[in-house]
Amino acid sequence: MADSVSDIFDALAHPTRRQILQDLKDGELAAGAIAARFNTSGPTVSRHLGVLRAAGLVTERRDGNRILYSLVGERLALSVGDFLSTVCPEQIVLRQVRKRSTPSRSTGEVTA
Amino acid sequence: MADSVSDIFDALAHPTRRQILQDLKDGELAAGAIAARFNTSGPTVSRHLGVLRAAGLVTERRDGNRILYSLVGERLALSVGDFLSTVCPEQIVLRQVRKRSTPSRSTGEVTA
DNA sequence: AGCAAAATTGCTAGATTGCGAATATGGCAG
DNA sequence: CTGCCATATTCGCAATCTAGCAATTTTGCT
Repeated sequence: MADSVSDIFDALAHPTRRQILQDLKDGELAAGAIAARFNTSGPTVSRHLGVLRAAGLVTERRDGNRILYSLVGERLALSVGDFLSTVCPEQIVLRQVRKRSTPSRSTGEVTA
Repeated sequence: MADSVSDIFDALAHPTRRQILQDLKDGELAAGAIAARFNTSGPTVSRHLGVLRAAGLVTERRDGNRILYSLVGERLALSVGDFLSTVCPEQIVLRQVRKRSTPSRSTGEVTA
């Protein structure tokens, strides 16, 4: 694994891959079910899933003949949120699991 | 401007462009000063700045002979934070952002 | 074996990145 | 005002990468 941050931002660069992550938000989905949501071919979606898996943003699980993919929201929030916190710390706040070090009780008003 | 979200994530896909955004965190910088921080050539950095400008992540301002770039942190936090809030709303929280309209979980953004 | 689901393997078209050379724009001596 | 340097952006080209599909292979079930 060269640079995990680059892998993650590279994975997020494609609209199809971002849509896949959004589709996985509500629960795991089979590769075929994911591919059926796009008009791209199966192998193309499979490669997108491979990119997401290499970035650690999704995990796979076999269920009989299918492979179910599920989102790894923690990794996404940690990496991207870390970048956002560095570049524009005034506008973003991470809520959970910043490793188990400082809980960082911020007093900012939560508008979302 | 085709799709602003795609432009932004596409701009964030390159390590040099992410580093430029981080360097602009503390204030505006001239194009030459930015280029001096990398071992890439001037024209290449200029193109990266063009990508960032097209995405609306930086603004330029002439100061005599130089062009000073500054970060548009609000746009970055709004777009990326919006995506994070959609995919993993449990782990991220946006602060003091005024979103113009809720994007409302759409199945759009399928176009390649 | 036979079938279905998913991944992998070539392969081509298009986009991105990088550099050097050439082209604007601004400032300043002579 | 002309010439000239400094700064920064375009232009042209080569190398690299990515996205897409068709065809093939692997995997698992019946």
